[in-house]
Amino acid sequence: MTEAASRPTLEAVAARAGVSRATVSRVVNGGDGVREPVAERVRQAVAELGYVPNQAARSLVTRRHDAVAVVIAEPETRVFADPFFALQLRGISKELTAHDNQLVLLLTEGRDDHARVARYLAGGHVDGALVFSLHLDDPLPGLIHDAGVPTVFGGRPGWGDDGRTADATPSSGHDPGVVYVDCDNRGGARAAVRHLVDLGRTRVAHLTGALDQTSAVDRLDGYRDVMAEVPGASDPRLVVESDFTPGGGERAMRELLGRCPDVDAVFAANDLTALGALRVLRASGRRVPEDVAVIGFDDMLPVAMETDPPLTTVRQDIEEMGRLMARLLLRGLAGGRDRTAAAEQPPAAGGVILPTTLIRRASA
Amino acid sequence: MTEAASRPTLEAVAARAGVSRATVSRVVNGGDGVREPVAERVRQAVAELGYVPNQAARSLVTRRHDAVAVVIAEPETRVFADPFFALQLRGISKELTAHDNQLVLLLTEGRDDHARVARYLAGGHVDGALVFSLHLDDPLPGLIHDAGVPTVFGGRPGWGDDGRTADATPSSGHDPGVVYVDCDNRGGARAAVRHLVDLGRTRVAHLTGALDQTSAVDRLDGYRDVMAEVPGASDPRLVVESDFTPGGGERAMRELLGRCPDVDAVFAANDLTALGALRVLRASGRRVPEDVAVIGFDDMLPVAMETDPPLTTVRQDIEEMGRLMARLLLRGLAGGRDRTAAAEQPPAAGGVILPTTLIRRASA
DNA sequence: CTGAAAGCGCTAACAG
DNA sequence: CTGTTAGCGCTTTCAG
Repeated sequence: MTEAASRPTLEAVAARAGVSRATVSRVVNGGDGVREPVAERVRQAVAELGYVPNQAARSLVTRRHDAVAVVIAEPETRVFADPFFALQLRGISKELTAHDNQLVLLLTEGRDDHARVARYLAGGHVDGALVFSLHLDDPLPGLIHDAGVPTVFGGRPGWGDDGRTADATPSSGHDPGVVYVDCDNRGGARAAVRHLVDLGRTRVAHLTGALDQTSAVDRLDGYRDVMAEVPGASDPRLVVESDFTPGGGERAMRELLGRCPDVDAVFAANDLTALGALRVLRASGRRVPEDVAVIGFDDMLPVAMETDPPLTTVRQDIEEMGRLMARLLLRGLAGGRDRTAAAEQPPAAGGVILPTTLIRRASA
Repeated sequence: MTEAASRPTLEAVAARAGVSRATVSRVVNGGDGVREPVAERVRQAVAELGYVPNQAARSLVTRRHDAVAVVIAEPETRVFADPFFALQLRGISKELTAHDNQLVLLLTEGRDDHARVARYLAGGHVDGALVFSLHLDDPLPGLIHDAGVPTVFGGRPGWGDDGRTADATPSSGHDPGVVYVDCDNRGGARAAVRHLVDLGRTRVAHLTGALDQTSAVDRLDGYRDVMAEVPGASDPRLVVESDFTPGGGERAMRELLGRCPDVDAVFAANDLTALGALRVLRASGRRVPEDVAVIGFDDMLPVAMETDPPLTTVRQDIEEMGRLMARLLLRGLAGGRDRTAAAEQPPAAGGVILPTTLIRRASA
């Protein structure tokens, strides 16, 4: 019952099996080069004693931890307001678990926390980090880079975009070899807008996301790509800045209706924004999709399926993004194990863009 | 730049400051009993070398990790469908961070994972665990108990309720000294139903949550408490089993309307269920609250505020629950440090119930 | 194929 | 107050 007293050590197992510690260690770690009968005896002892290796001792010598940090930086309170991160976390967790790695969650609550996170990462507690860099001006990427921890970003990091830089610290030079996973925001947006155009809509508007996030910028770019192709379609008044929230969607839609009462299609930066827009549209007496067609982005089932009418939207596989991030990091880590002097180099370098699909429902 | 080569050790700092390792250790850990000038010199050296203590080495000797596991067991995919866990996590993270503890997230994906989690916990990687035990028949609580790790549960564990037991393994005897944090589900439900009764409603129905979770059972009990007090109010047909989801709410509401077309008030087990009910009610041509008053539970802002009409609901402070769980665990851990032979005893023993408040909006 | 020995970096008595 | 001395439990050469 309460044998929690003190867990058995390698020594104990060795004694019981009548072998040396080294042999037990070998068996426990894959058992290469140990004759079967001996190995069996060791396994026996391990089972009987309920031996579990002490990670601290192991890490001390191997300098590995089989642990990965997941950093979610979000000043705003609404971080988890949508299931987005939760889904990514699931994906990450699955992949990590499959490779016997632990997930250490680091939530940041504003600037002060950045130092803490940087210190933790620099402290070498984990083998690598998965970072969700949400805002263009976030200093975190720079700090993490300085910490020298192999990292994979979730979503294209914002710096280097247009001359913008996270900060001016000399040491935070952003190397080009950044690894990140993102979905094809621009392509998805293009598909959505093109669909709207193909529907014969001539006044296609866009309610943007928070433009300090690359996903919002990329979706806006995708919208512009298509609008530029259609003669006479572009009209700056058709673009209203919003913030990825339902409330923001309402405000933006109201604004849009004021500016362009003749709008006949709306591409919202995400489903939540579309939700808000839908409400305002309904309140204004417009029918969807007859009078105004609406398309969202993300395909968050609980939202998209439940709107009235059900939302046509651009689907991205969020859980898969998480899984992929973890896979890339782990792969890089495995590669780095062949300590090529400059060990711990980043995973693979480059971005991986996952495809998106247009899901047609009733709203467009 | 790339000084990631190999981090400086205590030894290095000691050499640089011209003192012994022990002294550096003292300064790094609070610096008691070190003369100021010396301490200053050490801090200097630490800063110059960018020294960060090696946790593995420290844990090896202190047998502490300053890390806590958060176990979220959820077979269903919809774990994160609602912001519930996310909020608790935030609360936990904040409290843990304030006490310099790390959060190791363990997500389980079905029965196979239980063994993994149990092994991890038993492996002594963390100082304690915060466990969300969602289902009455979950074997996890038993396994965790066996692992002998100080634990605080989120939500009242289901076993011991009514003779039900998690499993029959002899070693999984559920000690009564379980520590958990929950909100006053029963009291909150009572307040809601009483409010409905006070409004003059005579046919008050209840759409339950998933009854394999104690929160759902407790809310049902609260409903019954009040109904039993009102002569002639009880009617078994007024209770329809549902599952905490919008879809379930819809189904249940339809069922209810079929059974009791004269229903004039509905207490839904949570906001999501209420959301579904609202939709069916509207579709059936009933006005809310004129014809049927509706009350939810949770006060998930993104849901409750956005329904039509805005939802009257029972609020619980989810983030605070998380924070409290962490605080209780940490306190217990601190207490256990005075190794009273049977060290590592559970935190405080007993449940802490957080209050709920009825938030009146337009739906009732 | 197996054992002996040497630490990994740190803390914790115990001296001085 | 500060330094010395032992390990914590494990992996890993290096012999045998």
